Amino acid sequence: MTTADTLWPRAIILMDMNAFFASVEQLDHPEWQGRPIAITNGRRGSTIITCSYEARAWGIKTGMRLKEARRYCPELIQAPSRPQRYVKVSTAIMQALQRFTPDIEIFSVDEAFLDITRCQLLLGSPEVIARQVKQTVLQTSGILCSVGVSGDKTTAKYAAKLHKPDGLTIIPPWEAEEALRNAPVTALCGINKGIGSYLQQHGVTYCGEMKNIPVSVLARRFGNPGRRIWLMAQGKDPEGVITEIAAPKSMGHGKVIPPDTSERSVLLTYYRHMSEKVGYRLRKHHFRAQSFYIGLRTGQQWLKSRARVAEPTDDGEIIYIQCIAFLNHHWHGEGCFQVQVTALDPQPAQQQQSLFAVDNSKREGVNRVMDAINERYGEYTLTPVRLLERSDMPNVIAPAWKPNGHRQTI
DNA sequence: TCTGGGGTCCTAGGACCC
DNA sequence: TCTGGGGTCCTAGGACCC
Repeated sequence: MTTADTLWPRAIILMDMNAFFASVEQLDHPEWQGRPIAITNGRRGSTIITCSYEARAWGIKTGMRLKEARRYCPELIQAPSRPQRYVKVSTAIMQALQRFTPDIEIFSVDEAFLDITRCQLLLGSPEVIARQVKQTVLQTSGILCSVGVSGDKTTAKYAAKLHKPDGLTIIPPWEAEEALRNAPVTALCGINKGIGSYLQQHGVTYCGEMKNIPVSVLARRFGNPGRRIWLMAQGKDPEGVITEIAAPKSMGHGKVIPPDTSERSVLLTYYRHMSEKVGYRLRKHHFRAQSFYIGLRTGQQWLKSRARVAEPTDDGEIIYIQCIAFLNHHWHGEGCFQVQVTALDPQPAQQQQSLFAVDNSKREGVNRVMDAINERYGEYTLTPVRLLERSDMPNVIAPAWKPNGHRQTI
């Protein structure tokens, strides 16, 4: 059998953009092409979010400190992230891919699964389609991608990683089990250190060894995901491409703050900032929440609580008041390292919320105007006084972002 | 190791209701 | 053969993804 003249029972493509953020920066700054660049969270970010292939050649990796990276590669270029720009490029790519099939799962800002099972007669073999996908991405964005093709999601994703950048790796479904046989189980998407070490204790290091243990063992320990993992290792991942965009379960923002911060006013400023960001995102997507998670990391552990407000809100001010109460009750002056504010179980906003709608309407109006002005002129054009002195705070970056979905985080 | 910031799913255990 | 209260909500914690 050849890949060219055989209809696959199921055909799935995984498209993965190469060093996506760094590639966009190199595209927009031609003088950076072929050079080692590192993306950081704003000009002052000290941790590398991602970096170009040229930088990786020097041993630079995601998560490394900029300072350390410069020791490996003194001419490393720092590029502050521009999330809106990445979103724009990503959206264009994802839209272009819809031309192949509506059965597309946007897995992250730079990855998508395409179920092309039903396209084979119309568009050609999986290989032909995969080449067109690569071509389309390049024409749409000017950026290269790697593509993996197989009969299931996990093998397709594994395949895409084999040849980077600009790779095209095809593993026909009937060859998947053999292709995975000598791959460590932790090379599969969904198996990390936790499950990996459990498997190792049971004598399973490579995918080919998975059959040595009964699926019931994994089912008992990990439930349904356990059953899936057992099949995944044999090139038989049953999960389909998920096309529906699920409603969000939470919307949150957090920030690592200067180490050992113990000044109340500084903590309040960060909480105000996070509260405003959460409120803004709720409003933007027409959600409200009644429960909020508020967290504060002190050394190793988190102080945390759940705050429930009288009725669903999308107002940063109300969220912030919960943060103040949280600090009063749970914080006793310890040095802090990180703050977190998350709206839980956001619900679609109704027209009239309650008897207090009249009171709320004034704040709603203020928020509406503030949002409009900030969208037009920039994030901190209008802002609570407490945030004025921090108007250099970078916008957060969020690779989990999904175009057209609720997981838009900026 | 932590570092940056955004999420999801699953399980276990307790409270509470019928 | 023996066992058996079931269902729902909430929270905490673990594991995973980009």
